[in-house]
Amino acid sequence: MCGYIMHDIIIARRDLRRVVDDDFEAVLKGQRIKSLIRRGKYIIAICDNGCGFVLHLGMSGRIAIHAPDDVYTPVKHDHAVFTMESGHRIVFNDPRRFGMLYLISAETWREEVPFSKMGEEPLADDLDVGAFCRMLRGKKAPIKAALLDQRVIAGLGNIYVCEALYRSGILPTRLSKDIGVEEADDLLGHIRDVLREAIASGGSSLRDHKQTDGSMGYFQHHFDVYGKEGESCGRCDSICIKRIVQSGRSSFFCANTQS
DNA sequence: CGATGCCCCTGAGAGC
DNA sequence: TGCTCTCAGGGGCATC
Repeated sequence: MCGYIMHDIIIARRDLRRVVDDDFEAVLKGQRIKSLIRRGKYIIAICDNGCGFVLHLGMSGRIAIHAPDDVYTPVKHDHAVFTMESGHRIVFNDPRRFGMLYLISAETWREEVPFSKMGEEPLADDLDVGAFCRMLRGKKAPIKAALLDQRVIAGLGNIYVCEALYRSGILPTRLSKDIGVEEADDLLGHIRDVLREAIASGGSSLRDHKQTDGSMGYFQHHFDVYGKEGESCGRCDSICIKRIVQSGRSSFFCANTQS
């Protein structure tokens, strides 16, 4: 929605993961969105006058874009509605309210957490493999936890970490610091592949995720291990996929091909 | 400072 | 049908 002017903003619920600023609507109303930036799992909107806001979808959030001639009827958990001067409506819906919406300054947002500490973008053209290796070497946590840590590398979630580790043949329990340079290089390649494929498929619609036009993503049909406990992966004839819990989250892996 | 556990919240699905 | 239990794409905060 770059170039569009925010004509009206309605915040139906302010008690998201972080409380929506009291002056959120007042600051942004009438402003034109100059640029949209994605950094890790965050979307940053920057306005002409130097104000801006951050949006994070949490676990269950989604953004819907309605055409000007669409009849919009609010549904449960529609927490924020931006009506643009063009008549387009941008609706943020988030049942679990783990999402975030808050004001930032175009000048300083990069210097503030979480952005100041965030790792590199895995899909960046100038990605520094050496920096990734050093981050891994400096972590004594399991590789699974390291990859979920947004300070190590940006934007990976539970699904894509499981899938990338499977493709790399690395057990999620292996210690981050024990991952060799060659393995790290290979892992990074698989991380990039998984992300590119998932994006091309419109993401993974397990329950809440939908694209901005309301359509589903279909990368969930291409999972090798995620959510497949007790099944066999594409490389094994026998049942090989196990589930364990690491730092409170499920890890799925192939017991035969990952070590 | 780094690692870990817990918690925030709603809804879907399984099992009884 | 309805209750209870478990689990879910994330991240921040307290605690050690």
